[in-house]
Amino acid sequence: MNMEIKPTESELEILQVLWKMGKATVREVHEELSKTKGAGYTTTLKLMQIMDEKGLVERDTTSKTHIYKPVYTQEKAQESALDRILSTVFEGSTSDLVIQALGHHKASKDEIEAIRKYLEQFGGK
Amino acid sequence: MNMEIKPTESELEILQVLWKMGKATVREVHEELSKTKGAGYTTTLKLMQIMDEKGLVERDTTSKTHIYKPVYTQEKAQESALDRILSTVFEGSTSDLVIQALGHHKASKDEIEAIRKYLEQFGGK
DNA sequence: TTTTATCTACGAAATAAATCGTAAACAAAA
DNA sequence: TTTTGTTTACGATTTATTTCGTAGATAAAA
Repeated sequence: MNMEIKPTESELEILQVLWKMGKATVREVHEELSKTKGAGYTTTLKLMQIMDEKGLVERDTTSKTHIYKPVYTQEKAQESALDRILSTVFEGSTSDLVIQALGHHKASKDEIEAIRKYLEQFGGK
Repeated sequence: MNMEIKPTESELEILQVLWKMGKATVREVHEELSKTKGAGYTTTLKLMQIMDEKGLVERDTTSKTHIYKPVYTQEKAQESALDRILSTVFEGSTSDLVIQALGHHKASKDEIEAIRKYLEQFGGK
């Protein structure tokens, strides 16, 4: 069975930073979030502590300043997110989702090519 | 600018019913939800009233039993949902999203064909 | 060593979401 | 007409999420 990953809005913002950096301290994450958001340092701290309890991140507590890293890969989170919207708004139709994605969010020529290439592996001409 | 549609979990469940039925009473929606969920009637009622306030649904109150219908189409909600996960977990890459979708949620032969067909309109060989 | 800065822990407040109970209006049935 | 059932309105409670203040520990600087 496929573990369900369901970070909240704020948790996702933190995960985005962690995925990008690989691992980071609360300070580093908070610094990054500050660029686009106005929450205080202890807010970020608390959220990351909760994320640890929930098992969304792990932390190395050997030194005073803890080092956090994501437990789930971005890919896993992508899969979960796709699963969710597939069942909530796309009635399970992957092709609807794909076509909708291509239609509204114009992919670049390169992206289209990448997808075309990808499709070849499924055979057919 | 693109109106942001962000129904909560429960609101989405209700919208799913309304999209399917076109329009419906609280009773009808609740009946449908009961098949998979254990919330009481007044809970559904309250939620739908809130959705009306938020502008997610409209209702005809001419007769005692109100008739609700969705304000946004399922397509709009799909677009919104895609936008959201695109920016939160896919770093804006439509092709990543598409490939991930095709990879994990195996589309049927027909679906693949539909997508391939769709891609043709973008030219290329 | 004393001060200053930085960190974690933790409780509590503020906000949002979901749930339900009760009352009042109304309509249909008896 | 009286009773019964269904509906809306609305307040209250519960639970989840986000936010922050304060205290205590530790490290770095003076």
